[in-house]
Amino acid sequence: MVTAYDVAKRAGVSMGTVSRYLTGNGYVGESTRARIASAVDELGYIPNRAAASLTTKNTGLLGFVVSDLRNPFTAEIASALSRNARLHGYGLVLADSMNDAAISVEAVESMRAHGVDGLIVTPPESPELNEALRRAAAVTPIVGIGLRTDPMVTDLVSSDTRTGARDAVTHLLELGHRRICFIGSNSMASGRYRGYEDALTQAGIAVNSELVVLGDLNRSAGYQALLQVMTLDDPPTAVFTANDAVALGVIQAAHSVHLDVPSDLSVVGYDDVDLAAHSVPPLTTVAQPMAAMGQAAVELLVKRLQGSDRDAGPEQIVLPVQLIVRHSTGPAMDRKH
Amino acid sequence: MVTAYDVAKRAGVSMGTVSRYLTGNGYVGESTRARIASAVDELGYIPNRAAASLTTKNTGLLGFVVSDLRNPFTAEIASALSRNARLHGYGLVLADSMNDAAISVEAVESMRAHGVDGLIVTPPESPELNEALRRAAAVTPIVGIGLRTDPMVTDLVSSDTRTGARDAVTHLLELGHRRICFIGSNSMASGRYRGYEDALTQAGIAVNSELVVLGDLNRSAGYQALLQVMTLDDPPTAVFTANDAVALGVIQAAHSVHLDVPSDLSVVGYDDVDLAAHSVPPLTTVAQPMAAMGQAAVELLVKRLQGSDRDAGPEQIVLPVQLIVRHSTGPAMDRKH
DNA sequence: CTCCTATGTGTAACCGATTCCACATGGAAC
DNA sequence: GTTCCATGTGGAATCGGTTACACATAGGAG
Repeated sequence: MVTAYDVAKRAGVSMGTVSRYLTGNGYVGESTRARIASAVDELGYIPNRAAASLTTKNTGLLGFVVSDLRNPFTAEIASALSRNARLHGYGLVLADSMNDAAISVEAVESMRAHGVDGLIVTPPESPELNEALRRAAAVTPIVGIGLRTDPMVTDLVSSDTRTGARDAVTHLLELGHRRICFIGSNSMASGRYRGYEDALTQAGIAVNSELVVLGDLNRSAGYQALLQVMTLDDPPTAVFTANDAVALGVIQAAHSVHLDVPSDLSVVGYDDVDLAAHSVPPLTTVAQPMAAMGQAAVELLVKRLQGSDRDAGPEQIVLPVQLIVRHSTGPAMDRKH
Repeated sequence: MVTAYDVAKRAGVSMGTVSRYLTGNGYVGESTRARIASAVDELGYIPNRAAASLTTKNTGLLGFVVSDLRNPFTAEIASALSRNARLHGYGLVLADSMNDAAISVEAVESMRAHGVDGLIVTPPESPELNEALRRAAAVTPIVGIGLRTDPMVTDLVSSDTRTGARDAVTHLLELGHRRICFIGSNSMASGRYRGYEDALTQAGIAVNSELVVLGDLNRSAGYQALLQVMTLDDPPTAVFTANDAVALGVIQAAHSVHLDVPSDLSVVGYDDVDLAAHSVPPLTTVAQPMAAMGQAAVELLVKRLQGSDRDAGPEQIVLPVQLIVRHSTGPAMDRKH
């Protein structure tokens, strides 16, 4: 293992000088600089950041606790984080919590032990995790991505879900749909539900609770939900779902009862997962700016770490989403015949 | 920042004792142990691993340089790595090279600086990267996943591609297909091509070079390739592709010329990406054991780090793959009418 | 009743860097 | 010709742990 001492000896200078050369703090003469430089690459010296962190108090690592890496959505964010961390000279420590609160807590603690300079989190919210984050926040800035974190820890990056949902439903309204079903998660407080409400209200349509189905957000939940609403006397002509998995389940269910999408039923998803573009028919959905979110998270963190505003108040960045119209939506058909 | 010294003071013992308590090396009396334990959690003490690494020479971090995290295949491996690293008490440092050799090299160097105890890599092979890995290998064990690395650095985890390909083609043969097309990457040395060859040879069929199309491995390449082979006098009745993207392109092309899959043409992919299960028709494909590969990689690394066989020769683990029969394959039709 | 070993604890050196302080030099300012 | 400041360098303390070593104490073997 080559150390700064070896470099110093070879260059015929003191360790102090080598360190000044490496960090760029303090003066180093021209010729000395050259001698150190050649010593460094003759020896293949790589500075030990752990040792450096002892005095500088920063490791050059950012931590990322992610809810589920197998979700393409989070994988894309992770990719963007890795890229942007690198661009700012940071490494990325990653932990996949697999939607388990206990693992998230363990991960946050582990990252603290490793001395990450900042933390980025997207995991499921839970009291224990919030507690762990609060403790961590005392020593390190934390950026949440897409969390609704009530006791907001530090900064927050999210996308404008509510507007995205509103746009999606407005798109359906513009196609002439009036009976529009919402299939979503349990929280009526979610941006997706609120956007649905907004659009209907704006169009002067009252929310019909028969057409709102809340539950899990997966394929089979979507499948079940659609079959259920189709038994109504006056079934919906369009469905807006809280995510693409649900939407795909809806389409599958529609086919199973011989409804054509989009001529009999229009469907809009949310997230624009990879699958969405390749489903049959290709899914109209709302895309979140994942790369931009990853970038914003890193930049927020770096600003706190290097900028003067270490103690500025919590910041929230809300990025715009984009409605992507494919072929799962079409004009409302007239059912009155 | 709470240090071991604070804990020692509070528990009324020396730092040496605290350290022995934390590491479990050496004797600590029963009552002392208890006093330290309560001091630790009253103060919320978290040991600084960077400091510890200075003397112990290990950081408890594993590095993972990945070719492209947005690829579900690698995301799944990353997830498995994170999980298994955690189970063994390690953290995971991740870098997405985005298939860029220069970034890979930078990542390897960065990880060395951060003192990772072991390295796992899946990135594109390149001379510069191999050189960087060789340098890193001097201080840290390296496990490659799915690489064909000629100058093999340390250990290797891969899946039995050749057998998987053979099984896939054998499946087609058993359905009665005789003219089977292979669409793959440029390397005829690839396991996928060799497995194709194996199966045909075993069935006593000579490889027909007209039916072998080499090129890029993406959707549009598959699309083009199929249109090309269908212009032959005696076109194939089945296609085996080197990955699912190509297979989906093939199916799309088949539809575009009004061929039904599987009744007119059988198609087998490779990788079992998420999309494969949901294409129309659902794709018969070969699944790699990604979670198992991640697990094997970590275990290989941990064995070298903690086991006695630090300097054992390079090890190769080849995991079995699985043919997943869905609905894109069916009996060969008789074209002789 | 010694002697030895197992158990338990404190002291201090050390890991690999950073940084403060002291000390040198040289030219510019007066 | 001093004084001063900018430039350049070495030495030593320091960060937060780990561990080798020295030193106790106690119980069991002889």
